[in-house]
Amino acid sequence: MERRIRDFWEAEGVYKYDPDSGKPQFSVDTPPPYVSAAHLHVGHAMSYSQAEFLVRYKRMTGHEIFYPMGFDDNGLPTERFVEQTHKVNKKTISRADFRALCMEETAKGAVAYEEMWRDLGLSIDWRLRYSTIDEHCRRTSQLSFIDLYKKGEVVRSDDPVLWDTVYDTALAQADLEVMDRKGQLFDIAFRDPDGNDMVISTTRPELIPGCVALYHHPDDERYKPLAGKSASVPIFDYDVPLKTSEDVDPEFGTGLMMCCTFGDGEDVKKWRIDKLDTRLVIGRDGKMTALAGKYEGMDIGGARKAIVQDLDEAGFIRDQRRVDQAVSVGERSGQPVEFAMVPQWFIKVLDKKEQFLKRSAELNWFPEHMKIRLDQWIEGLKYDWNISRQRFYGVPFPVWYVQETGDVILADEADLPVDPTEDAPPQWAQEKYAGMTIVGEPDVMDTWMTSSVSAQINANWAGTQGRMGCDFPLSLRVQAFEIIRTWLFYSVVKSDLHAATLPWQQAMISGWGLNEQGKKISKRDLEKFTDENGYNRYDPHSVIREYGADALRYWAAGARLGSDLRYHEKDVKVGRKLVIKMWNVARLIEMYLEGYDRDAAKVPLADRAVEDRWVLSGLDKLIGDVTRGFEGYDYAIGREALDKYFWNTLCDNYLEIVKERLRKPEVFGETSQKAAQDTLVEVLRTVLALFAPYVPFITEELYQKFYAADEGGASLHKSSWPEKQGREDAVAGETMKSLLAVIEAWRFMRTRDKIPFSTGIDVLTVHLEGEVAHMKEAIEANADTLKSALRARSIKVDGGTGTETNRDGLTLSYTVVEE
RNA sequence: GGGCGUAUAGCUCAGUGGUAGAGCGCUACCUUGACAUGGUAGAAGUCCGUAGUUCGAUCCUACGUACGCCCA
Repeated sequence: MERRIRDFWEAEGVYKYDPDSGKPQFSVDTPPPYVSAAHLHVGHAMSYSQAEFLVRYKRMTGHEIFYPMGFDDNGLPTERFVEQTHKVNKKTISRADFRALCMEETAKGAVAYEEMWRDLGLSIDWRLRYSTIDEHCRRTSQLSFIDLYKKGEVVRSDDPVLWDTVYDTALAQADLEVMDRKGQLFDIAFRDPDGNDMVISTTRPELIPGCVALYHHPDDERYKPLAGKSASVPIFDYDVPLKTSEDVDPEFGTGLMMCCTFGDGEDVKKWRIDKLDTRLVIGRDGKMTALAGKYEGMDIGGARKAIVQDLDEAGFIRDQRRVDQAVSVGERSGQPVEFAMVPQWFIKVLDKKEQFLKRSAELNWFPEHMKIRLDQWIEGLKYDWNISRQRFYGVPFPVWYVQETGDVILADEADLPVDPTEDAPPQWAQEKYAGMTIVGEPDVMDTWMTSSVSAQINANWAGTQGRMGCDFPLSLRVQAFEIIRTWLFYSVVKSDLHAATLPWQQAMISGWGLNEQGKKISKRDLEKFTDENGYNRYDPHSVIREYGADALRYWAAGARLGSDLRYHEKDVKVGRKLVIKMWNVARLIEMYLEGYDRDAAKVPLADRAVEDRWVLSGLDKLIGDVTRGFEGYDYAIGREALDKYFWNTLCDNYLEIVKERLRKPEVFGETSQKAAQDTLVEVLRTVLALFAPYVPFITEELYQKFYAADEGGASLHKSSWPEKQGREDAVAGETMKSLLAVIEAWRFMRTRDKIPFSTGIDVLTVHLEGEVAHMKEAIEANADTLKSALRARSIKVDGGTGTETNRDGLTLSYTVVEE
């Protein structure tokens, strides 16, 4: 069924973006997932579904939808995937071959992804698809660089940069993660000029040969007498100055701090402020440099051990103890980062914290509390954004250097995209620097350089020929919370610098789908739990094959926006149950619609039975609830309200009550039958529309079956969102409360007395006294409702108490129809 | 150490300043002319703890505890 509906949508072009429709535009900046579809799990299906509920809602509320899909194909994850899959690394393979392999895996991944999203029923216009490595994105990305260069916001500098020794590349602050671990803290003695101990505490004794200064707090009386003096570095025997800094905590250890180039961001700061010496003792490869003397060539761990041993033997170690430490590691390599000094391109962000915070405040956050994550990230920024990566697969910098002069040559915008390692510089530059050596920049840009302009890519800011673009800024950004500091932050930076605006009006932040243990679903889960038939409960393809995309989507709608949701296969089964139930409800209605004339005038509301008015009243309220939910970017509210209405109000009660009316016009009258039919037709139509964003397949199927021909509408998903019809009816609600109490009492007794469903009641007497006396009028005035609901021939109301007592204080007595 | 979030039935989660909710699971019954991938009924909770505000707190406030995430 889903396959057929999917083909139908595609044949009809239901989700195609039409720039000329004249409708208000709703554009979505969706997260580009990266390569290798092998890691795809139901958590991904969840977050993409959640965004898509909104898209479908917006489409039905009359918006022209711009819903693209991107693929994040450049960057370290892709490279690493290729390195692992093909057992190569960038040192053993040529740049061109490596890029070719990346492109190949990228293409494979994209096919798998696209198939996945189509299966899931995402209403994407696939013509708007982009890949972050394609020509349009390279052009946009390079244009972004050139624009920022011209504005003076991107600069080349050889400041210390965060360095990943495993992947041999620079990193940005956002590429770091914190790893908590146990470390060894050593108290190590330096010597003042008089030969007295000056003890510092460090977890990194291997950096001692890189020590360039000792620091203490300016008010620390212990060290004031030593001001301006120097200290001697143990084993390495050279002198470093003694300096002061407000940042030193006098309470920590001895109040003396060693500053090396470079142990951490603090060292970098002091190095810059106090113009300290530079002694890089750890190389880009993670090995000790010549400055480390006899330790040269050792890896960090080995050098630490050797240096500690030598310090100990020479009597410089005063104490050592285990401590908890937080180490910055590369997000991809998981290894502690070091520092290196290599000329890199930086985007200046540190001087703009205030203006980014202002942008954060301008953005509409859903849920609201996600804003603080961005604010805190901005406040904690320590480095400008290094956008250079010493990798192969990425967007090249549109830049050449003149060796003789050091001049920077920028590509002409008309030539973009360029690859300076292959393409010649612009003609004017060749003429100007004739006879000199011009070298293309070999580094590639940080992958976020491209991802951060996804809004501009979608809006076709670069003006690529033949590409459709939406308005800028876009309406909505959708993403998970863990990339607020990267994707969201960098996007805000880019739009602020390029256009002095936000990239979108709203940001909707989703949570994660977790496994049963509440942990992130891992690749291991995907491998470990695959059975002999290839079925895996975490694999979206498996789940969709087994239960259908609607069922999986239904599960995804169970999490409040922004919260994580544990995945249990049984919850998908509940979704499957709903789909089947809808199918059966439709079948039932179809059955009772035999001979129904859709064009005939509807029975006026006032002439319909109380249950008709009640179910329509509930429908109006439901429309309000679901709509309110979506307006607040919360789909979970709507699903819950729909569930309740559909199962409880419609299936359990209304349908059960009206069956007899529909079946026996000779008893209840033809108007009564027609009224029930009118009501059912409308209720089903509205319920289908309200459920459409969540379970698009089954709702479309039923719409096509029952309504499409009549309405001349192509697709339910292009039809309009239901609006309240002013049918809310408190009186009917009150009356139905009484009637339902009788019905429930009867169900209770029927179960207790083991009366088969098929057995009708001859006479049912409701005994009313005390608190329930007020029900008399409701019951007498709506006897037909009860007759139909209970299959009773007659209903009587009596005072006193019957013999049969229900817990609600309502008492019934009855005689059954003898067969 | 700082911040954010979460804590409600066996499980996954809604919710409300006034008697506590759903689905799943469990128990019993029912093969009824939509549905056994079903239906009906039932059992099941110290709403994390303590103190405060209030006529009344699961909800508001403060403090604490546990867990998750982010940042040092």
